[in-house]
Amino acid sequence: MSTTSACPSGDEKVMLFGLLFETNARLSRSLGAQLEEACDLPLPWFDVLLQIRRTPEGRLKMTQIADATVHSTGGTTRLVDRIEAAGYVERMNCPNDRRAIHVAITDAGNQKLDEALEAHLGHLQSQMADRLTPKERSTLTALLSKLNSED
Amino acid sequence: MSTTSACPSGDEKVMLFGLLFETNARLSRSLGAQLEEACDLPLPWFDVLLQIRRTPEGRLKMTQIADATVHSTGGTTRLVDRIEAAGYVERMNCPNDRRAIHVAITDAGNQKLDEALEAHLGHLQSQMADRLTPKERSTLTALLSKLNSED
DNA sequence: TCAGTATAGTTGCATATGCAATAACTTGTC
DNA sequence: GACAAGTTATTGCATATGCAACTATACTGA
Repeated sequence: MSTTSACPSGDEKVMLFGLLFETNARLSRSLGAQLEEACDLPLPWFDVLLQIRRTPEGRLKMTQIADATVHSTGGTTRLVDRIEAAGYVERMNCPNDRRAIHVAITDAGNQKLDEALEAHLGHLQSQMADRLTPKERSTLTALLSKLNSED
Repeated sequence: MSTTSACPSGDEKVMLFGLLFETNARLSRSLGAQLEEACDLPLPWFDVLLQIRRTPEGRLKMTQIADATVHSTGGTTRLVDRIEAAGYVERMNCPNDRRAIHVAITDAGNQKLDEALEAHLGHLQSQMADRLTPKERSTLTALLSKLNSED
């Protein structure tokens, strides 16, 4: 008993959360670096553009971006500042609510996102598809969805 | 066709990576905030202490910590600086290699880690165990392990 | 209509972190 | 044994981010 071990550092649930944390960190680093290398687009920017494109209207309010990308609202303000300065999105006033801002993707943003998606898909092939079968991927999706539900 | 959609923003693999990213972010935020609230221990500190305790010798070199916690070596230097300043670990010279540093957990560190593990386990119960069955958790562990393998 | 409360977004400030350069040391090769 | 190349940790610098305070606007009930 060289070290205190009253609490189970090897508990199955503790291990699982650690594995999730580590897997995400490694994958994000690797994919983020490749994306930046290939398209000069930081992963958080990619995330924002993707979230916006996925809406039917092609725009999202600041709060929705913050929630979708899991950032604070303050962080989102600065993040959108940078993406807007690069010309990939633009802020627009919301007619119904003068407090709110609509963030819309620009033509340049759409073009950059297409480029990034193409590169991203290539990277995902080697780092994900080569390691998990389609069936395994769909199982993983289902399990993560359960974990991801709101409080 | 309001927006360009040449590239599949809804591709199954893109969605899966996004889900992994988001799930990790939400869980880390939530568990990290609870841990900090309950024990005044930041999640990255917890991670470092846990990695050290899991070794048979109760110590780890800087490089090993950087790798295990998926930080840069520079980031690890500062992270360990802070944890050491709090008294939870200590740097020790490595007899075989004078470049290397052994980081060992202190008594205070062990005590804090026990406290944190207890709280962490409680939080994991509500945020993980209540959402996934033991069987689902073991499946998830297996799938994440596959994704987490080295390049 | 007005007061009180809730919500949306921004800003100041503190801090954590990565990258690249550097210093100290080790290892392998001749 | 000495030099080249590799490894280990630290530091300067730039940047991203969260928190809390703040402003502006919307809603709710009397």
